[in-house]
Amino acid sequence: MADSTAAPGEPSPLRRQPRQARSQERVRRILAAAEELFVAGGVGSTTTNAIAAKAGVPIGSLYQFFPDKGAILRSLAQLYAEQLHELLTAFFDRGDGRTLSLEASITAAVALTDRFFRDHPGYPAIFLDVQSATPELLAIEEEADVRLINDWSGLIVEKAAAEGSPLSEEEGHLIAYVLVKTVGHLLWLAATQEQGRRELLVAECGDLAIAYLRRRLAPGGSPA
Amino acid sequence: MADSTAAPGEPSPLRRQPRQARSQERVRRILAAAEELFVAGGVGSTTTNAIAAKAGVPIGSLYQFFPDKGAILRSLAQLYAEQLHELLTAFFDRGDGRTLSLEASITAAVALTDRFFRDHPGYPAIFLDVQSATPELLAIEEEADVRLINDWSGLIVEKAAAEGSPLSEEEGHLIAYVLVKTVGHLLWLAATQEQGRRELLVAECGDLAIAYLRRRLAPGGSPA
Amino acid sequence: MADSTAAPGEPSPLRRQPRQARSQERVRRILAAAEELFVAGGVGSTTTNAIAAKAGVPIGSLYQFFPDKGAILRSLAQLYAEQLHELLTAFFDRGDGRTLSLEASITAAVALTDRFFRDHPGYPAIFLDVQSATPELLAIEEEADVRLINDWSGLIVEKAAAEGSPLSEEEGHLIAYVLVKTVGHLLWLAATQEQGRRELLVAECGDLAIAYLRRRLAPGGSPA
Amino acid sequence: MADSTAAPGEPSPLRRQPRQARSQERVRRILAAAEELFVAGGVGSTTTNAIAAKAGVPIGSLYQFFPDKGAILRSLAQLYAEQLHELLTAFFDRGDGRTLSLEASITAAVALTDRFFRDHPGYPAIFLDVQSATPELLAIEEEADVRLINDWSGLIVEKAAAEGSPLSEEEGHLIAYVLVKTVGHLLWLAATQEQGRRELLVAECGDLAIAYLRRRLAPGGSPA
DNA sequence: AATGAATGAGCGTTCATTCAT
DNA sequence: AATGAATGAACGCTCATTCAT
Repeated sequence: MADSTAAPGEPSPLRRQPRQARSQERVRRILAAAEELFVAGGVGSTTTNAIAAKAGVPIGSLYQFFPDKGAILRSLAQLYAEQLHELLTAFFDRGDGRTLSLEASITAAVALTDRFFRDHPGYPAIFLDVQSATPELLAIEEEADVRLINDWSGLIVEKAAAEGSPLSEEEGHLIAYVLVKTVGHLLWLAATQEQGRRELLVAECGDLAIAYLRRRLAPGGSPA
Repeated sequence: MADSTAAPGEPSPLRRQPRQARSQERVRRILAAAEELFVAGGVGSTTTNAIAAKAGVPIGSLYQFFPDKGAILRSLAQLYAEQLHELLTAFFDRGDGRTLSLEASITAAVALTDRFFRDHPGYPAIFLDVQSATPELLAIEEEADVRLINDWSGLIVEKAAAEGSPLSEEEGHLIAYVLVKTVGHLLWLAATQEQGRRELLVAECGDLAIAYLRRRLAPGGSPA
Repeated sequence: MADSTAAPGEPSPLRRQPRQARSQERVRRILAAAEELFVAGGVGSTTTNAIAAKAGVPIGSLYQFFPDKGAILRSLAQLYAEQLHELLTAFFDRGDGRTLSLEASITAAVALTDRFFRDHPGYPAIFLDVQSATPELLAIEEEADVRLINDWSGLIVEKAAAEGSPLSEEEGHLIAYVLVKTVGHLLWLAATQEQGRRELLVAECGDLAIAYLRRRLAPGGSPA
Repeated sequence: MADSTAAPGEPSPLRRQPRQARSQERVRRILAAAEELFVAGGVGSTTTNAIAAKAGVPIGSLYQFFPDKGAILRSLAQLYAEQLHELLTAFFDRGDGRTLSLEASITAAVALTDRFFRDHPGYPAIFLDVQSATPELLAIEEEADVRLINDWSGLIVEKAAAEGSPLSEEEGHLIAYVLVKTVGHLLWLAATQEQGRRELLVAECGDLAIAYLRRRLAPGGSPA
């Protein structure tokens, strides 16, 4: 549904849309190199020359695709956001996803996100980094969150309705916001811990999400 | 109990203990300036000269108190950790704190933390920053967390026992870990939003914590 | 035999071998500027920015060739050492050099060294400088001395044998050590004086060397 | 004959003549500390604060005696020059010194100088340091040398006359210049080597001086 | 279009020297 | 006179970005 770098119509941080196969391959390699270096040493201490060198791409060429260092960050951010959105959408919209109980849905979504963090360690390295939080990056993060929250919100409202405890869209959004942020943070923390501890935290994370949701769906659970 | 820069006996990151009033004032101003700049632009892009300039202190004087840039960060970190710990300890140990219900206690602790974040926006800017995570800073963060988790853990275990649903110390710690991290992150997010939204999120945060705790205290709530 | 910057196979202190004509020219200019400033103001008080400015090269370019300030010093040192060695070797090994008397050989070697010092005032400024004696520079100096001493030692032992007063290799080395150091120092001093005085000192230097050698070659001249 | 810091009538680098016992003691300690640090780390990398700290004297007090860092160097230089001069004068003028043979005199003077270098490692560290060679220091060195050369020159001319090979004063000065510089440099080199090697070099140094002198005193030994 | 050598503003930090106390 | 905290110009060096080839 989305292309690999940005949704159509969105302003791309890329200077030039790589049309040729070699250029696309170069952009891919630059982003891969950047991710690795950002994760290893932080965004601040990763130099553009190091990224180019690791990608096997001349520094001059890097600047043909990316106007500045921040553009690489933003490109990665958009890519990640798109991918996680894809992953969750694919699950939520899948035929069997729709028939699962609320509990099972939440657990599955948590597991999916956990897996995504495992495969894309750059995601939290970028989004949870206060240092590199330029307004532009924050906008991308915001946008990514909006999509994620919409994904979760849709799921929640649907399940709630199915259970006879209908939620307003507003309430659904608030709850989804809290869950997306909470689950995201907890799973990121879990991702850096040893396997046993990690699994424990993933389970707790599911529990937390379910407990919160159940409380909010219960009669009189609304705070207002 | 703690003085304004470090608990007695702890290794201070300061080069020289400011004994005179003017020096103490300078250290305070340096830390305040650093906090502001760290919050505004991240740790990585804040220069020592900018900190000194904002503090109205010559750069040479800054280096009389702090051996290097990292020391300023570490000093802030220790200061914050100490203060939040103090705040919670004071509440948890207070006579009336012990008689509150679990729900009221959690709500109060959340409100206290929220207030702290409002007053000290540098706290999350430092502790939630992936970039500037030197081993030394991580150790301070770890230590701060341990204290915080102990604070919460003590509260939880006590309240659980009082309600006839005793928790093992291990379980108490795990729950406290999840709560400290979750509540911390959510309140930090809330802190940057407009007042109405913020209050909404603080309320949700309390709900989340209570729901999770209640679920874990319920018979059969243990995941093991 | 040696190229203008380093003998092949030796570890070069250069960061990047300048392959293009312009780059080689830049390195040359940097070294020339450094030599001039080292001679004028000492190594310690010569700044890298001053070297770059005098060489008409941006500071960044200087650091493309030399990893740090010391590398400039080491590069000069190796260059000088190589050049002086070449000069003496060329003389000692030349057909007519082998047929000269001991007196004539010494006189010629002294004259050669005197000329070298005139052309390269940086040589003594670097090698006779106690301050900038890093272990690495001392190693280069040591190596340069070893070559020089070998050069002289070979000459001395050969001439001594030809005259029927054979010297052990050990004795040859000791004598060469004394001569290399003495002649080097005296000629360096001479190099900074006015022409008439200078010629006087060069002559005395030859006398000194010859007198010492003759005494050591005489029967019963050995101190042991 | 000379006082401990400067000959009367000479401009002293000291800001204030220390009249009180405590002040004199302080100056002594500053110079001793400076010597130690200069020898250990070079003049350039020794800080005035370090000197004051090592001397146990407040930095402000140091600047009451010495107008700047160079003044400490100059003070040490004058002190050394004076002391070495004293040492040699005492020997040359002593009754028994006058009856020694030329060979024995030279050998004794070399031994005396060697001992002085051993006891005052700062002497060569300062005088043979190209780095710190300010015009002012060079003047002091020049002056010290003039005295030393006069000392040697007197000895040489006297012994030569006693042996029936009179030297002009000019010749005496030239020879003394060569000897002072040569012997000084060689003994300084010797001073940093292990004991056996050092004794060997001291002996060679004596040989060198005697050989040179004998050659110059021999009939037809004059280069003119 | 592609390259990578070239650029220089700006970084963290030092230390000779001063001057309020 | 004595002190040592205060000062800020200047250091060595980096790296995002450009532009001649």
